[in-house]
Amino acid sequence: MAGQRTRRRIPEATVARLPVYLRILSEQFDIDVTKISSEELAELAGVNAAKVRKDLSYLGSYGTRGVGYEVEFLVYQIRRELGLTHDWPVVIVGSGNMGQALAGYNGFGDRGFTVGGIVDIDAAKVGAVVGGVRVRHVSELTQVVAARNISIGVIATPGLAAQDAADALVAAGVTSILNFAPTVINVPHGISVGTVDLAVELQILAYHEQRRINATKGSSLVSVPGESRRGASA
Amino acid sequence: MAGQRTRRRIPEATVARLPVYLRILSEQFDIDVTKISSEELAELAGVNAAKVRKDLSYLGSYGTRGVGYEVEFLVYQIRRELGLTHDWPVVIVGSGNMGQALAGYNGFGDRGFTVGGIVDIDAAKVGAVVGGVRVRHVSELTQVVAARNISIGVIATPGLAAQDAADALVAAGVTSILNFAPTVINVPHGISVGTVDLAVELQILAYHEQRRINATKGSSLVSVPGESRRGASA
DNA sequence: GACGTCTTGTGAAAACGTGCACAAACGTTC
DNA sequence: GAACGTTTGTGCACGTTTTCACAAGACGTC
Repeated sequence: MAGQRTRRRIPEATVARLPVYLRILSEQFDIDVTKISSEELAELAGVNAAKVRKDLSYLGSYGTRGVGYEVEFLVYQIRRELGLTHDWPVVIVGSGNMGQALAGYNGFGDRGFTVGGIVDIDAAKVGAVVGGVRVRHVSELTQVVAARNISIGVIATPGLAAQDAADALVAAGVTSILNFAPTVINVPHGISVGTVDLAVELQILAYHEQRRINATKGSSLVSVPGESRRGASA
Repeated sequence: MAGQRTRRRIPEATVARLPVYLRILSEQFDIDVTKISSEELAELAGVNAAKVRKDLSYLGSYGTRGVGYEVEFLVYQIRRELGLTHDWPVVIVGSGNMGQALAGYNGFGDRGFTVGGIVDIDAAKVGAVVGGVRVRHVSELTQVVAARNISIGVIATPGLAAQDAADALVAAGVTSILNFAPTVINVPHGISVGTVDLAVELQILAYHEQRRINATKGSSLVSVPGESRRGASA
């Protein structure tokens, strides 16, 4: 069975960093940098050089010892691995502040994603043009998804409406959901869900902030939390 | 030194989950649920029950064997641990789509954070009222921060302006930064940074989506990516 | 007050992720 | 074509996180 070879599974932690490398490499390519070492890339990404090398090694041995990596080729390989060789249309549910911000987010289109549709449950909002796309009613979601063969949905509704939005997306045939609403949503087995909860991110920062204060107050060690999961500190 | 007892350090992975538990528990409390078992909480959070128990055990032994946890008490303890017993004012840099969405984000104020100020570099945008707060010029950042004793800043600028925004925030005295711009920012040692890059989140989903497609195509195992780092799948 | 059921709290094992350190490979220079 | 400086790719050890598995404690019942 399967001519498909036993694709080396890429660790989740690496998958989370590849997009960061990709963005940096694309930027470097734009300013005519053709070669880059793991050291340089690590510096720009705010991570350890060994980590960069190990991460890239999951894609294959695409570097040249004593030289580094060819930027353009690496961009291609990462895009390939992430499945960004073609554009992914996404559908946004909710045309409020958040939906508008997402639709208007530049650095969205130029990174493999296009807004393939935006829907709202509020009839009053239907017809407005947001980020170049006309808002349609949520009842048309299935058609919107089918028309452009969309597999990724973004939930930008208030928390209370999030589960309904998720159900509607799943019913419409979407298989990956990015949820910006502050609610855990339940989906059938096999659907991928990513959550971005602004308050959660702030609360993590608040924790470090509070520790810092406590540490200072209680004299002795000054605590250097450094960074949270993603993103650099330096 | 330090009367402050050797505060049990809470693992970073746990800190990232506590806000999720907190939100769920608050919701449960609102609908008059007074007791909850690790099993139930785990179900709602989309994680393993043992993980919930271990996470909660870092706060202390606040459960009752054979019974479960008292919701209200747990809410209090988590808030306490995260430093949410008082409100945190945050300052937002950038009053574009993203800044407006953040300022208007409900489920922000009711979870311990208030918009203590919003600034923009564009004089044309100064004076507008966003989310109930008047936009001020970035040159006034230091005053804004000092006036309300703000320690958390949010960057909602385009990518190119993000580093300048970060520098300005640090100069103004902010010690924690949440960065929504698609750029890695460099900050002095001791400043905490959290990053939320929308395109990165989508690219992670795209990866899973693509794997799913490949797996189906190559027959055999159907692959169940399940979930990405945070958030449930079920 | 002994028994059974339930659920926590936590050691210990397994899985995962990170970073060091170094051999292997490449390009360049003489 | 040998010697040298550079940078990759990766084995290994370490730290962190997850999961299992079970003793200990709480409650209700008879």
